Amino acid sequence: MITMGDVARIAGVSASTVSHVLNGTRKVDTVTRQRVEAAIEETGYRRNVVARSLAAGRTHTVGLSISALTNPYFGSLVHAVEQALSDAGYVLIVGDSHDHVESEKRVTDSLLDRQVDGMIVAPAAGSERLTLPEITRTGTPLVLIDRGVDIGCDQVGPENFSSARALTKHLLDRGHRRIGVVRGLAGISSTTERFDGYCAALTGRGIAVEDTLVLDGESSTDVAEREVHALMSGENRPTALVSLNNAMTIGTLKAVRGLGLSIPSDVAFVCYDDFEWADLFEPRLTAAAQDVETIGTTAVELLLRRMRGDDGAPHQIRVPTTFHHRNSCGCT
Amino acid sequence: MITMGDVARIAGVSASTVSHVLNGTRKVDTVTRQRVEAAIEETGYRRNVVARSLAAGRTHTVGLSISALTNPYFGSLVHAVEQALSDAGYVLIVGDSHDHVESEKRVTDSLLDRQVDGMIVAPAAGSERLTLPEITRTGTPLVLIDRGVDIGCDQVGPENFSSARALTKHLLDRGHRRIGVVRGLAGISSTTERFDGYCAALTGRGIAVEDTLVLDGESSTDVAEREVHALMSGENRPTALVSLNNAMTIGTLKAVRGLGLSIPSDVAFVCYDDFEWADLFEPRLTAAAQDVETIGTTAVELLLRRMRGDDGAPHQIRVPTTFHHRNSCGCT
DNA sequence: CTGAAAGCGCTAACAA
DNA sequence: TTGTTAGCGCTTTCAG
Repeated sequence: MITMGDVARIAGVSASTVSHVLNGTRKVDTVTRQRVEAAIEETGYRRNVVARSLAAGRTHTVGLSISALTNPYFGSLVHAVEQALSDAGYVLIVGDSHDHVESEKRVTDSLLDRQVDGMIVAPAAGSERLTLPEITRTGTPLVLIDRGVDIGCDQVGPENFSSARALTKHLLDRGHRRIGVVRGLAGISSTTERFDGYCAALTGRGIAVEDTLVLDGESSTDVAEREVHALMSGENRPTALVSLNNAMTIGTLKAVRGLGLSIPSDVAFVCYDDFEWADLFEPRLTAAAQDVETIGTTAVELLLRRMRGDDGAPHQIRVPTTFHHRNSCGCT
Repeated sequence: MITMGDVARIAGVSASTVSHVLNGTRKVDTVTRQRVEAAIEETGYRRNVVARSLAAGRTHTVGLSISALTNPYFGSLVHAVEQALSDAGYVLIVGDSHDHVESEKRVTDSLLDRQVDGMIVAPAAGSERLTLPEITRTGTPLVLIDRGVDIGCDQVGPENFSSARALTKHLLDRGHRRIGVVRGLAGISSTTERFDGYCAALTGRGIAVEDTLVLDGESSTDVAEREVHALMSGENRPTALVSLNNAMTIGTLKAVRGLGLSIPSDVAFVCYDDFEWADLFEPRLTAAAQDVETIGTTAVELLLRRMRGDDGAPHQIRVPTTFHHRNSCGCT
């Protein structure tokens, strides 16, 4: 391996000068610089970022713990984050927590061990007692993404409550009174907030929330499919359904299709989360779409600010969703 | 920051002993070990992987350069790779090349600077003259993924030629003679091979490949949509279409829908690449599905082998696709 | 079974 | 404008 020392020797300067031309950290005479550059060119020297990180005390690296890389939603998130970071000269290390605290702990520990300069976490349920305290303890700048947690740190996520309420209201406006709901994974804020939005819409019209109409799809499309299947094949089924995240939507649609029911004539449907290819689904889904791009870039902005030393009060940012009015709700 | 020295002092041993209990690299008396473990516990010590990497000469890190993180196909690939690596004790650093060599060069340079122990690359067009040689020069183990390049190194990708041929044949078997094709990005092997498969099917039946029926969607669904729109709204349009990757499929379907045509009655359709939610599309697509999981894990296997020092002849692995016979082709 | 000591390749005072 | 030097925190011979 060619080191800075080699380059220095060939250029007839000190290692420190080579370092400075490489980093532009102090003025170097044009001639000397050219000699150094020539030597670099000649040897094909590459800086060793590991050594650099150790000496400088920062790695220019940011860790991201995400809960499900296979979910296209998170795919876009990773992309947005990666983009914003690389623009700022950082690289991204990703880990998948599979929405499981133990797994998340492994991921974040490994990230911490690698001396990441900052960390973005989409917390799993239970995160606040196992992994987040440890991150805070090390003093690593942290921003939470997607889901909130009751802890004093920067957070950015989608607007949940009023978006879910708006979806539900839309169904009410169309005359539906028995509206089923399919919730996502229990124990995370987005599930709770969206469900609260659903409840608020109902009670706002003087309709009680009926337990039998509340389904838990956990995080799995399969579970959602089973639950919806059961509900929709029973007596006295609802005339409309609202799904609270994209995985639940898939499960719901499969169940409905499996029963030979059609949307919206047999049952109206609206959902939280949009799909890139929503236009190709049949029926076209009325949905509240998250602005994943903005969520990702905002998270990075907040993080960079902290990494630069800002220690003001934590920000909690909610990115609004967009209502896509298509026809699964029964409107034409 | 608490260092190994601190732990050593508290435990009343040398740093070297602490290192050995941490890594299990030599026998340590039970009592001493316990003292060390107590000190670690007490101080909340975390190993510094950066220092460790510098001293040991390896980072336990693998780089992945991917062409489009937003494409769900690559999302699953990243997931499979991350999983396999983390099982083997490595962490993944991802970079997005946006299917552009210059961008790819930046990504891989940064990965190389960070001393990754190995690298997985989904090469962009032009990779073989700009970025791959540099990787090879540094001696970093490399495996190519998704697309092949004419260079002597490990590669793993989907089967392209005969899968595309089979799709096209299926259309021919149903009596179609004028079959349009929508190609992906020019200059990458998967595009070429799949197109060759299409041609082989036609010429195998004595049908000439007609230029006007060959569309280039580049990498963009928008371009694909425009091209298909033009073709299908012209005179003498084909009776069937084959799309050669998922982005092209989206574009094609949008164009067809936009024209008010229906599949398969107005035009039959088959595609390379499946969608996770293919069942919810209307019509349900007849497709050749890649086994992304296997591609990812195989790539990691090959890489780990190289990283362990194997320097046998390069492997070129083709993972077969699965033919999903649904009804966009016109079969019931 | 354990410790001392020499680096890994680089950065950043401090001097000159 | 440049060089010298002392680390960064760890691994790993080599002795004991």
